[in-house]
Amino acid sequence: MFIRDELHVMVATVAFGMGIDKPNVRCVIHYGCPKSLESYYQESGRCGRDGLPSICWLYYTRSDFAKAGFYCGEAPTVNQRKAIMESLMAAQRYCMLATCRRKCLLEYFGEKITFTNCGSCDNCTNSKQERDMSREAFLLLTCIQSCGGRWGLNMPIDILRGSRSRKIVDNHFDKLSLHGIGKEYSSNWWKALGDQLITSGYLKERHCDMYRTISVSPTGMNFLHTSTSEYQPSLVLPITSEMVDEEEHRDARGRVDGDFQDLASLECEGLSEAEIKLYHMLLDLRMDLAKSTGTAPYAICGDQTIKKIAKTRPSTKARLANIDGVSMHLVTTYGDQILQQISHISEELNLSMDGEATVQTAVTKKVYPIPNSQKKSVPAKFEAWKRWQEDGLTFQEIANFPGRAAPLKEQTVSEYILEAGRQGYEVNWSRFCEEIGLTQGILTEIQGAIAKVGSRERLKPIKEKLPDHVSLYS
Amino acid sequence: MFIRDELHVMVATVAFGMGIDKPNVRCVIHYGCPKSLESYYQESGRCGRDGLPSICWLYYTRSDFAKAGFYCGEAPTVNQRKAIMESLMAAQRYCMLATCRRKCLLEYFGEKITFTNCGSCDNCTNSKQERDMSREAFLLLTCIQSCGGRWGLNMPIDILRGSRSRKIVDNHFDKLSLHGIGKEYSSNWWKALGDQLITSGYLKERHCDMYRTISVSPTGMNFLHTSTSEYQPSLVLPITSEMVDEEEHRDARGRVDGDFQDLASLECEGLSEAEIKLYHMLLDLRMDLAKSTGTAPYAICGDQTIKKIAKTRPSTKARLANIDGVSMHLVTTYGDQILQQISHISEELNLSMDGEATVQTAVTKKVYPIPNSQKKSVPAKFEAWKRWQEDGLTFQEIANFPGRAAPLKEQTVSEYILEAGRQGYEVNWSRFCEEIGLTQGILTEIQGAIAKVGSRERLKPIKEKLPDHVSLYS
DNA sequence: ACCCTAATTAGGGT
DNA sequence: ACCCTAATTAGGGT
Repeated sequence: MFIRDELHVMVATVAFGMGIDKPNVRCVIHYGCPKSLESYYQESGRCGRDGLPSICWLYYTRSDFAKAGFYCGEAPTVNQRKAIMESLMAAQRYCMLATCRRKCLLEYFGEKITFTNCGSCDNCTNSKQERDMSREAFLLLTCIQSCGGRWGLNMPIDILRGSRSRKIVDNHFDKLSLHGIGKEYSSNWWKALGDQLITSGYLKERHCDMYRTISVSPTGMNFLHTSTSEYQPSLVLPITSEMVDEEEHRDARGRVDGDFQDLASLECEGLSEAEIKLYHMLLDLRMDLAKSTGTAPYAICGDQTIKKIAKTRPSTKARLANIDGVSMHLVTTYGDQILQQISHISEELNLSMDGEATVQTAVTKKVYPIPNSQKKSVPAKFEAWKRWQEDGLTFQEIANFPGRAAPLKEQTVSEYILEAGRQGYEVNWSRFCEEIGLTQGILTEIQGAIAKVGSRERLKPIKEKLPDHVSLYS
Repeated sequence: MFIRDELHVMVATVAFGMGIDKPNVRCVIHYGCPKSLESYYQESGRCGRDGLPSICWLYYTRSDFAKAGFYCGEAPTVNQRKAIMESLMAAQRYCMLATCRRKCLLEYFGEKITFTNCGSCDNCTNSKQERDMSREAFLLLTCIQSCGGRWGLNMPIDILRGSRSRKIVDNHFDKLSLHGIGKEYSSNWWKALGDQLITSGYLKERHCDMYRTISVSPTGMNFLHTSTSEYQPSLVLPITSEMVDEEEHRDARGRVDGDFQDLASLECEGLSEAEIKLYHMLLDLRMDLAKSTGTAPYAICGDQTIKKIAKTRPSTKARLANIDGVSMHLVTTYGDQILQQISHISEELNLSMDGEATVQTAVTKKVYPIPNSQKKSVPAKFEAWKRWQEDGLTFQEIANFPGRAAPLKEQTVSEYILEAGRQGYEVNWSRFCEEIGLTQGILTEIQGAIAKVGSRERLKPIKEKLPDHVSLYS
């Protein structure tokens, strides 16, 4: 019936689907990590035989991978088990792949491929972002080394996240200086990083029986040897969708504190008496600015933002722009006047400038006195910033600047500049806006995007479509 | 700037957004449960003042609700606290509302409303499904009664789900006959049901300090008095999106067992020797049928399905159709021949008919010997089935049949028939297909839907778009 | 006595 | 020694 086009959807186990040869299949869906790339290739190859556009989905979970050990146990000989394991690992790597899928698949089957982008698989289409993860990689590699290299990924990750579970305490791993240093990422985030480090050869996994142990590879050791806790050579890795999910999830969790805010008094939020005075002066300034430009005060910026400004007391535009809720617009239009007022009043009230922007309310956050947590710009970033701000190069020119193994993405360059700016380096913001193409037209698009997103999808997709510096409050 | 249309998106805390009066705001997003319907009405009323189509999103989490107690503690007098709590509860109810939002809001502000559907809010647009939850409600209400009525929702739910946490063991609640009887639903599913029972007046919540206790209301007691563990009067409730999420989540979790299936041998899957014989006979039959009709064997139905048929050995078309993976098509086209073969071979092999369709592999599932777990059709269902199958009424006629407090939804009626069929009642399937409008055209649409769904959304949306009787395998 | 989330432990696959 | 998920406990809000 399916072959005769009398049925339009066919749902089948892999086992009996073999041998279908229908030219006009438009879509194949795999639910679960395949057992080998051979089978995957054969099965997904069933769609689009007529040459028309077709699509192939592959859904998988981490738990799909965990069954590898068992699956191997079934085979009678050692060599068979090895072969099965290799097939499974290839399929796993394919699932987690961040580069062109077509290239990966064809190369797996021995074809010589010259392109790097097929232009139509998900990884080519979505143009995955990347970021310098040298610090995070350094922490994970160091931690794996520190606990002897005979554990899986979970143990070092739990250590980094500061767990005090029995296993960790029994092994005295809670005494390591690394213990708790990686709290800011979830364990799934670290797992995703671990996977990327395996893929890129910094980590090595060893399977015996159903157990997997992880150790630092020679490449990884080399990275560690050229690193100190203060400085690591840049290590740019793709940001996988798992990492994105985890990071956004964290944002969502952070929100709750801000709720019901209007009930709490200013003292409760940790503003000192002097800071409250400054806050009210800034409210007055906002009012004046609003009057003189004929806009509403709350259109200049929110009370929350002014509170944060009063707490931080930035001395430069870059530091001002770094504050949550401060828009580029605010900085360029009123920046000078605001900064002047801050320095003036701070002097009067004997308040120091450029304080830590403490995170919301009066919650005292434990700060771990570990070197390198307030990391300076790594060379790659600094270089990019220097070339852009001082030498006047474009993002594109910097991205393709000779002397790098692989060219950077332009987006990565622009993020470097942004981060440099956040860290207090001088940045020509109007040139920056121009170069990232932040125009009225784009803002309109964002509005459209918001209207289009469906209710069941919650906020994540909206945040994805908004530029980084826009935050959503209650 | 926002007012002058120089900014297109404005993000603000509730506190300082008051008083904006811009006619052409197209979209307002609330992130978090509002603190009162008054403020919500005012804030959401800021969009669409020019009368053009506008949209208002409201995002909330359960944890938004939990802060109510604290929020109240802040107010100085008892009456103020009462007032605040009432406002909060109204806003909570609005969040969880399953009926028309416009009606709810306008009635809250004292307007007399005659319509039941505004036709444009989410609840009116999505036409929420409903289902008879009498058994589940009976269990929850009984459990709340059994543990004395001075707890919150979590305690009775943990009891139903069979938890052996300290609190439960200390109170000897693990000795209750209800303990563990509600395992098949997640705790969030039960919480959603609890919320619905509060809304519909079967449960009563009492707040003192920051604690909330739940007890059975007079309406609820009445329901219990007219019920036995064998029989409860029908109680149709909306299926909230939280319930849907939970039920689908459960499906996803159930999947894993089926993976790597082709490795496991048939014995491992719990087929007896005789059943394996029957299985092979049915494979032969499938081959014969395929040859005689010129189709491929695997196009008739999958091996997995045949295994299930061999295990269950249905005696009627309804029971056959009830088996996972058996399509309407299969039943109507080959049903007679298959049933004949089953009864013939079963007799030969001395196999009983109409067995339990045990759930996958050899895992022995603990079965709780509690009455009513294999519930018979409740009157509402039976009546609907009788009117449809024997009296020949249409879904619509049955839905609006006089004598009910509120008319049923047609979909509910069709689900009753379907369930009756699953339980072995005779159902005229071709008339059924016709009346639910299951045509080739719809199948085409389903295919389209699959192609359109985005990769990040995983399987849920696909399943939403597929009819109930289609399942996805690995 | 509430609730929710995140951390920890238990259990099962294998 | 692995891993993952679900159950339980701890902690914090309040």
